[in-house]
Amino acid sequence: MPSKPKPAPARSPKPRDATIAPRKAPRQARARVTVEALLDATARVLRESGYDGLTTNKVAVAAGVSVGSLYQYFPGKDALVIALLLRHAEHQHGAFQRALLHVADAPIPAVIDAVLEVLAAQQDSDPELAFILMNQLPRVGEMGQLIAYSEEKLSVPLHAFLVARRGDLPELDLAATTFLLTHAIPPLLQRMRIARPSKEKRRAVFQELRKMLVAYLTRGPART
Amino acid sequence: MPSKPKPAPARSPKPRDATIAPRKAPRQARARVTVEALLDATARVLRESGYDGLTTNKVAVAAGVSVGSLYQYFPGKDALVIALLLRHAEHQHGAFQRALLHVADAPIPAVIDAVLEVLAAQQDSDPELAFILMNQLPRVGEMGQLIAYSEEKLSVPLHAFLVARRGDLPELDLAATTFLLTHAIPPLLQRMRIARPSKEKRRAVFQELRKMLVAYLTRGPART
DNA sequence: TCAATATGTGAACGTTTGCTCGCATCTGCT
DNA sequence: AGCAGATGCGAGCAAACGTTCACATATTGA
Repeated sequence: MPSKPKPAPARSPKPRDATIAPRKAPRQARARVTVEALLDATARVLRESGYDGLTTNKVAVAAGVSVGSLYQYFPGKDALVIALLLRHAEHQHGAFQRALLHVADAPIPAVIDAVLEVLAAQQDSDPELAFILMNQLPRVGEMGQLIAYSEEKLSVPLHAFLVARRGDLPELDLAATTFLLTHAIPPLLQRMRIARPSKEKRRAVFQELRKMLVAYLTRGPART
Repeated sequence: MPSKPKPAPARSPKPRDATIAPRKAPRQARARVTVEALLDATARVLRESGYDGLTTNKVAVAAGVSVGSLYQYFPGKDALVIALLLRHAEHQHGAFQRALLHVADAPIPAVIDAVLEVLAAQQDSDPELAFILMNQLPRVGEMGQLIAYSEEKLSVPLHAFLVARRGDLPELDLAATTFLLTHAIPPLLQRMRIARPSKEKRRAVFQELRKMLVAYLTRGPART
C-alpha cells in the first residue's frame, strides 16, 4: 500500500497524436502477465462498451492494474486495440491456413465444407469481439492501414490454393475470385452471428452458401 | 448581431444518456433549411473525421448555425447520425426496389446485371459516407437496433422478387437466399470501394461476382 | 547482501466535448 | 401594424478522458 502518494503536479497538456506501436516489451514474468491482462481486459471492455466506450482507465481497472502500468507498455488506447487486433488476426490466419493445407487435395465441395466449418467456428468463438474489431474501428490513418493489411492476409493462402487447384476449377480470374470470396464471406458470417437467427435458419443459410460456392467453383456447363 | 450576449450561467451537468429521436420538427421554412444544413454538415464531418471525430460543435459550425440551434432539433450527436442514416437508407431502399420492379420479368442474368449496376452506383455515389454509416457506428443500444433494421429493409423487396420468380430459379430456401445475398454483397461492394482496386481488377471482380450469382440462381444440372 | 533496475501505483491536470440557458431576431397571422 | 411563438445565437460549465509523474514495491544478478 502506498504510504504518501503526494499530490503530484502532472504536467502534460494533451498530445492526442496517439502512436500505435507498443511502448516497451515486458521483461519479467509478472510484466508479461500484466500485458496479457491488459489485452484481455481490452477485449472485455470492447465487447461490453464498443470502441467508443473504451477508455484507458476502464481497461486498467478491468485488468486489475493501474493506468500507469498501462501507459508503461502502450502509448494509448489505440495501441491496445491494435495489439489485440494483431493477436486476433494471427489466430484466424493460422487456423485458416492450416485448414486449407489439410484439404489441399480433397474434392472442391469437400474443401468448401471444411473451410466454411473453420470460418464458422472462428465466428462462433467470440462473435461480438470479432465484429467490433472488423467493423467498428476507425479506418483512418495508421490504424486503417493496419486493419486493411490484417484483412488482406486471408487472401494469401486462398489465392495460393486456387492457383494450385486451377485444374479442378472452371475458368476464373483467380485474383478476382480471391477478392470476391475473402471480402464477401467473412462479413456474411459476421452478420449471421450478430443477427442471431434460429438454428434452422442458420443451417439453411449455410446450405445456400455452400450451394452457391459449389455452383461457382465447380466445373459445369457454361450458362448465359 | 447580438448586442449584449451576457455571460450566461449555464447550469446543467452532463446527462450523457443521449436519446435518439429528433427533438422537434421544424415548422417554418428556414427551420427546415437549418435541419437540412445540419444533416448535410453531419455527412461532411463524418466523411472528413469519421464517427469519432464528430462533435456537435463541429457540425454546427460546418452547417453555419450555432450549437443551440442544433440542440433545438436533435438531442445529441447520435440523433444526427441516426437521422442521416435513415435518410440514406431510405434512398438506397427506394432505388433498389425500383430497379427490381423495372426488371421484374427479365431473364435472371439480366436481373443480376441490373441489380449489380444499381448497387455499384450507390456505392460509387458516396463511398466514404456509406462506409462510415454502415461500418463505423457503434452497434450498441438503440442505435444498433436501428442499424440492423435499416439493413434488413433491403431484404424485403428481394425476397418478394425471389418468391415471384420462384419458377425460374433452382430449388432454394428463399428466405436463406435472401439473407445470404443481402448480407454478402453489400459488404463486398463496400470493401471494393475502400480497397480502391484498379479499373481492371474492379471489372474482373464484378465479372466473377456475376458468374457466381448466375451459377447459383440459374437452373442447371445438380452437382455434388 | 544489496544496489540497480524493472514494475506497479494512483492522484491530479489540462483538454475536449456535450449541452443549456438567457436573450436577440425573425415570421406568420390577424 | 404588431404580437406571439418559432427560430437562432454562443459563451460557458461540468463531466469525462488521456496522460504524466513522483514515488513505492518487487525482482534480478553479482
